[in-house]
Amino acid sequence: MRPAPERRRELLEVAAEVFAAQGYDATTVRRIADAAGLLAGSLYYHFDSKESMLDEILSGFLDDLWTRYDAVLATGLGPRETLEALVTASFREIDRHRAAVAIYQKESGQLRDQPRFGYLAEAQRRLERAWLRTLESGAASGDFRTDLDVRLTYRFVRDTVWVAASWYRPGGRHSPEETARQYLSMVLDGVALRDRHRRTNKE
Amino acid sequence: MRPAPERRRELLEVAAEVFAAQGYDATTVRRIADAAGLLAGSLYYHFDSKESMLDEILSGFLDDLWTRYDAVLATGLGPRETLEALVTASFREIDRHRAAVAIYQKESGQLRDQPRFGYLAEAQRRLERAWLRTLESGAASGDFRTDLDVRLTYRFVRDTVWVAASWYRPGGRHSPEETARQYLSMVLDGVALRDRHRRTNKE
Amino acid sequence: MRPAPERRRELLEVAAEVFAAQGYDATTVRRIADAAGLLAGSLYYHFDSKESMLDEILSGFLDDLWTRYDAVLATGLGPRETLEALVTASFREIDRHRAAVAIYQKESGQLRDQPRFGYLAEAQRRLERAWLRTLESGAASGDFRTDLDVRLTYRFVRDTVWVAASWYRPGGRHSPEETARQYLSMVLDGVALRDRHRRTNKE
Amino acid sequence: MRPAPERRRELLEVAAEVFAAQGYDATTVRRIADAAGLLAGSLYYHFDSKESMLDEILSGFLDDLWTRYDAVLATGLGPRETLEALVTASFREIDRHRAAVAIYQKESGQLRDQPRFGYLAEAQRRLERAWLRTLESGAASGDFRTDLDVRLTYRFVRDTVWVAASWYRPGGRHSPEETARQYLSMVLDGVALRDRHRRTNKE
DNA sequence: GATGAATGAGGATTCATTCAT
DNA sequence: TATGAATGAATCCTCATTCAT
Repeated sequence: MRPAPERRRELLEVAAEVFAAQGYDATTVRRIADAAGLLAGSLYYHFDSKESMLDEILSGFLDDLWTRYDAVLATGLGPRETLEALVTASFREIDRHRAAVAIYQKESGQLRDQPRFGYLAEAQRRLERAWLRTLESGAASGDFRTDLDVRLTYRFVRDTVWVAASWYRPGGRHSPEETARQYLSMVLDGVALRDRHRRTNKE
Repeated sequence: MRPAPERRRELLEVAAEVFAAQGYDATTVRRIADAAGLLAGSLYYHFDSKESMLDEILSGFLDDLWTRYDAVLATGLGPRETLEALVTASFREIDRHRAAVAIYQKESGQLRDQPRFGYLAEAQRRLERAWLRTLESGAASGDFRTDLDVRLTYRFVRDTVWVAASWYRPGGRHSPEETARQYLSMVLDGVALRDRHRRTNKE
Repeated sequence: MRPAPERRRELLEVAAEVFAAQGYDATTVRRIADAAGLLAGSLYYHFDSKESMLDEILSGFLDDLWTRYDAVLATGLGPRETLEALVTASFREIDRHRAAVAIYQKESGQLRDQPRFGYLAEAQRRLERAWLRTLESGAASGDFRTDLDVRLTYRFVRDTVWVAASWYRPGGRHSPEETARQYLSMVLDGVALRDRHRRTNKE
Repeated sequence: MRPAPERRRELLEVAAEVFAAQGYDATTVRRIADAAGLLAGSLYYHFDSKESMLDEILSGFLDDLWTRYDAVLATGLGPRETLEALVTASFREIDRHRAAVAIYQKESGQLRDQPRFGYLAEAQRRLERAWLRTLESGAASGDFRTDLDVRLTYRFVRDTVWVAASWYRPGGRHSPEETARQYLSMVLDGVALRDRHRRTNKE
């Protein structure tokens, strides 16, 4: 009794958009149904519950994300290149799954504790491990500064990237790659102009 | 209601903590009351509504924030020093009003549109103006890089700072000033180590 | 513990006014307290409950009314004079207890069934008996028409009088006696102009 | 909500009955639901709120009333015939909408001031205008007495008619037309018997 | 696949009332 | 006498969910 997976995908897209805009709790099933052009009760032909829609949206996003991240991490790039590749992958993900990312950002804190969403905590731990490893090996290799608290740096990079989902608009002025490039430039080199030397190089 | 604004403050602090932890919508009035040690109905002796508690929490935080920001902006510091002072002020604010800041971050997007919370949109505009001016004059003065989209830089700095409220713990390892210092170091100089070697690779 | 009966009377007057204006159910104890210039809880020093205020207002009015009615009925007037005297007494009562009368009109229907307000049903029965007796003996004596359903006539006269409480303003253009005179004139002689003969008599 | 306005009508009828019996404020939504045989929450599938049920009941009644009144007023009858027709129409309306009329009588005073029920005040003004015009032209034409305050007469007739809703029982001893006839007889000619004897006494 | 109608478990809010001070 | 703070029951309303058609 799960035919027409395209319909499900359509509906999930609508739901994700509404969840992202209004917040999960503040979103009523009826609003989703309105936006999708059917009645609230009819959604239950496609989904078990409001929660299962959320579940599907979030796990779909995380599956995609891990596919990309794992690909990057499997390549065996150096720390700096890894960081650049991960950030770029993240912005591509934001471009594809903007709504899901926004939901993840806003809700995962409260969701994490529910058994059903335990995979969110799990994902967070894996993400942290991957990033920390990258940053630490970068510090060891001389790619990254060593005078910074690695955990703080991790949070800095992480937040910097994901918060973008709250304002990024797919199809806007900058492509995900271009946005990634600018972000990386800030994260890696800072916003301050350092010295004549650097200026000269740039020009 | 003259002689006991302390009670209100106590209750608001409890409410802010719960709102921050569970999200405004997911928080029931009963949970706040439980946490404060009275019955749900009794809260209405002190406050008009759940919404008015939220209102008071947010506007109290913003008032405080503007007091600090205005003090900084009135000093007439140079762009870089202004940026440093604003960031430090922000972390101090996070230290004092952690819960309020977390709520602001999570909810202001949806709240902005309600007439009652119009001041949130207003505050955001004022903040953006203040930051943009600082960044632009820093670019003109040679303090900051000129090859970055100022708007992007603004968001980068803004998000970077405020998101900290979601993990910052007052009384933790780092004081707000110390946290600010590290953050500024990252924002201004980047996380990459600058040596001849890396530069060469880039070119 | 029932000192200062003047204070009670003051408060009851305020309460009656508010009950009459807003309806008993829609009136909150707090509104009465506001109007009287004290706090809601303080009313409970003077009265047992909101209901007991209502009780006191209504029974006070009915006691007064019966005093007047009994005086009229004891005089042994003829039916027409009795009717005139009762109507006049009623308008005097409206003049004195406007609020109480309005409350009585609006609420007694629902109150009647509660044991505490059983005296309202009782009073209604006594009133009906007194009026019916008067109307019937008037019909027998040739004072009143005999082609009308007495019960209908009773309701007609009764409603005609008491409904006035909803718009009558003490101290207005007409004195209670003047108002009574006009009402009586309508009730007894009708609003239609009958014939030349009558016209002549009047002039 | 297209295919089942009958359900709405059923429910409104039940609600009107309960409102009339208990008073609007004293009526709980649960009581209406009980009387209608469903759960309280289910009423909200059909109506926005308790208030909107009241609204629909009252405006439905007034629409009907104006249809009848306008038909009468458009006919161009003489003042006395107009008055008779209006009164008869009113009793027919009471027969059809007894509950609504009772509610209107009891609650419109407090409702009038709320913006949502502004049409009640409006209706009252229109009613007053229609009646006053009729009474005045009747006084001018010699149909009605000229020694009475027209406003008082208006109130007399109005109250006399509408208060009947509080005791009238559809399907009772008298048809609406019969009740109207008797009422008109009293209003127009009075309850006193006019003979030489009484007249002499008076003079 | 979808509708229309209902369920039932809350949730915010109101309010009469109490009571220590 | 009055206040300030609280209680607790009741009320209106919302909303995810169900199910016969």
